[in-house]
Amino acid sequence: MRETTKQQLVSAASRLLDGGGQDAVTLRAVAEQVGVSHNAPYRHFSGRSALLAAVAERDFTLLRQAFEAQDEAHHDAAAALRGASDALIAYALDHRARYRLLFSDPDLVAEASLRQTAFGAFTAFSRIVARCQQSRHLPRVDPVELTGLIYAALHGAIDLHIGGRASDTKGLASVQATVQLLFDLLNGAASAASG
Amino acid sequence: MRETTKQQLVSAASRLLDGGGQDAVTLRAVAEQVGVSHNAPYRHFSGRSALLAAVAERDFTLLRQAFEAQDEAHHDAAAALRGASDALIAYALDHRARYRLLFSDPDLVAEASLRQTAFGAFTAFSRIVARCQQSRHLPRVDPVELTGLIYAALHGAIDLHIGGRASDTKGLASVQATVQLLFDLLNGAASAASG
DNA sequence: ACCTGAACACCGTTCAAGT
DNA sequence: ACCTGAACACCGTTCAAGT
Repeated sequence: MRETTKQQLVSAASRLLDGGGQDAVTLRAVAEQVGVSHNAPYRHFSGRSALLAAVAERDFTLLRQAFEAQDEAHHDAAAALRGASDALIAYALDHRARYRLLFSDPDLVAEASLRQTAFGAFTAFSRIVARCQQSRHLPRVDPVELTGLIYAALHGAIDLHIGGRASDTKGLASVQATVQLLFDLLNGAASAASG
Repeated sequence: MRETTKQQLVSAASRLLDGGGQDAVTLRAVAEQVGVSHNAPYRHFSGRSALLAAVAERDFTLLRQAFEAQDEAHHDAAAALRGASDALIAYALDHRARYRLLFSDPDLVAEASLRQTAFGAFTAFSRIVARCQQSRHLPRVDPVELTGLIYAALHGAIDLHIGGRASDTKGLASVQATVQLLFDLLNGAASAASG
């Protein structure tokens, strides 16, 4: 089973993102990698941004699957939360430009379909957070708002690292350490409320 | 007192960032706004990225001053923390492309001088966090790490909003609400530890 | 249905030259 | 010291045309 030209274009764009960041993803370079003329991509995508949106949609699906796998793999809710966080962090650090495209790029055109796929990943993550609330590892505030807060903190720590703005001197030695501190403190808040 | 050509270039770049985002900041447009030829900027900056770095450095200084002003204005440490957070949020939402340039753009070339100016803003913020720990509004963990966590969470919430990735359905109705939830929960953790 | 080649308007950057 | 005009290599996108 071969990839269609369209799939090859998405794969080539992902590869170029990993290799040289956003600037390396020119339609000309993508086309060359696939072995078609520099404007053949227009037969499959309305333009550069639509191609990047396809990259994002594929990766959001992979992330949702990774979150669901962690949810199912761990009987302990706190372990599932750590696993899902670590999966996101690993994806981000291994594919910085792609992470940025999914979670930060303001020029990403978010059609309804892409938005829904992104929301699917969020929802998978939120199920794990809800489990942690039930097992009293996390405080019992509004579960969606709590997931939003954790998602935002995770994203912030990751984005500062990717952008080269994290350092020991800012108390941001590693994404894991920052996230662990958050979980510990939230755990403390949960104990306070229930104790 | 007139602005020098160099200052005018920085101001024009800031204006263009506010008006049309990163893509609108072409050296040609900047030069046109100042009324010089399209390559006159090279007499003042080594290139486009150096001009953007100058924009960032100016704004980091403004942010540091805003944080210091909040620190001095409030006798109540918690109020100072809210004030500093609100100042950062207001700056971000009013100048989205500029906020992104300072806190997220991976292509920003961070010379030692810019890095130090950015660190100055962080330090001003950290003093307020430390005051909150002394008044037991925040838990007494490592103060730099706690500032890093709050900084990261603030950045994450802001960046998701600017990038159009925040919504009610993700528990991210407003940056303020997310940050307030974080402060409330941290406050709960502080009470738990001291009570 | 899918692809190609030429062309257009734009960009950052460089260079030789002017005052 | 500061600025200009021409030029270069690149880009996204469009269009007429081919199979």
